[in-house]
Amino acid sequence: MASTSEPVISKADEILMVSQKLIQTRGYNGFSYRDIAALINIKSASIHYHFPTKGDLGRALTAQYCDRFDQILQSLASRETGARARLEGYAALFRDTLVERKRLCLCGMLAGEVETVPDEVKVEVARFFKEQQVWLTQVLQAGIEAGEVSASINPEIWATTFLAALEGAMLVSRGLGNHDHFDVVANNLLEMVFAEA
Amino acid sequence: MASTSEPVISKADEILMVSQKLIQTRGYNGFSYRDIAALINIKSASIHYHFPTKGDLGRALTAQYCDRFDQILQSLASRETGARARLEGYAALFRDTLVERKRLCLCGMLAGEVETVPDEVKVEVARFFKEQQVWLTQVLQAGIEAGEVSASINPEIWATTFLAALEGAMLVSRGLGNHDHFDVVANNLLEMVFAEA
DNA sequence: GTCTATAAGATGATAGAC
DNA sequence: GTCTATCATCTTATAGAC
Repeated sequence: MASTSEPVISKADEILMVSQKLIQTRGYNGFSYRDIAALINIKSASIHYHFPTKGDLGRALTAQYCDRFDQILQSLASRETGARARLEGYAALFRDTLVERKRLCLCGMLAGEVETVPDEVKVEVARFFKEQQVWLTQVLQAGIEAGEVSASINPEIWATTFLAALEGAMLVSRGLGNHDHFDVVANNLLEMVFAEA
Repeated sequence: MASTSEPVISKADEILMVSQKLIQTRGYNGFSYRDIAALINIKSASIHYHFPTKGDLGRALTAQYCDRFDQILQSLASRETGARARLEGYAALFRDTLVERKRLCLCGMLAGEVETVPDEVKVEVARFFKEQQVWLTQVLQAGIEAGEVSASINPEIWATTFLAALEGAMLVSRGLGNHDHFDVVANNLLEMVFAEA
């Protein structure tokens, strides 16, 4: 059985892929099953076979996003051993989403719309932010112990600040239509964290 | 003519008021003319008399929001002469919106949805962020000249950072359902700006 | 100014054929 | 699994009576 050529990507995955893009650019209330259908050569009714309700789709998508982000952070932390490289890599993830892919953070967008989103989705959004907080805190703590990060900063407080500033920088950059804004914030934060104490 | 009792607030203003609340909590795509109608004892069709299209309503609302915010900042700057009091007052504006009124910044929300929003609204959103940037830069610059803000900070860069961090802190706090998050970020930023150089 | 009535289209979702 | 057909409902918006 040489090449029975399975599709590289399943229809369900295709749906998830374009839904993610749609939410990151238009928001949870800014797209419909018909928008998805128009992008992947399927009828909107067929999407209900894979994801019966929009809530199901949202939950699956957000959970997948969290899991994948977690994997990326794990791999980033094992690839880079220094706090500077880790935090620069972290900021670059957000920068890539904003500048290269012209999107917001999925959970940043959903956080704004949190009151209109099914409960299952809310839970995943909160999980995302908690995981970012934990990862950043660990990186900063390790950086302090290695003498790389100034010992005067509180890792938890700066993890919180770093995350908030990057999420906000994406938002403001988008509102201004100017992506330089993001780099200014990211670079300034990195400078603060690595300032000699 | 003792008391011909004009209504304290016009119907158009009432519409603007509840629309602002709806956008700040649910987003531009998360509410309808019927939602407004249900909140102010009017029929949805009547709203079109005051604001023919949703775009008209959005534009009027965002413009009013920008203007009012500008007035508040002007009054804050004339009431408080010190950079510390001014920036604390500024952060308190965002805190009040998030914690007391359970809302996001109107333009923060609209920035997320920017691709689904009429062009007239986009323009106002960009204006809002530019005005924040200008005000914060001036406050920081004056603070440096008064020797109150550490001379080592760049006013423009920190204005950008301050704004992004507060907007992001509102977003993340909301996603986490935990408002302490916001205070951590706001206090940390203030500490950085006023650290002895 | 506000109402009722209604249009024209979008939305999430289901039933049943293939 | 995907289709066509259809649904009930919601959406923005207009026309015309009061």
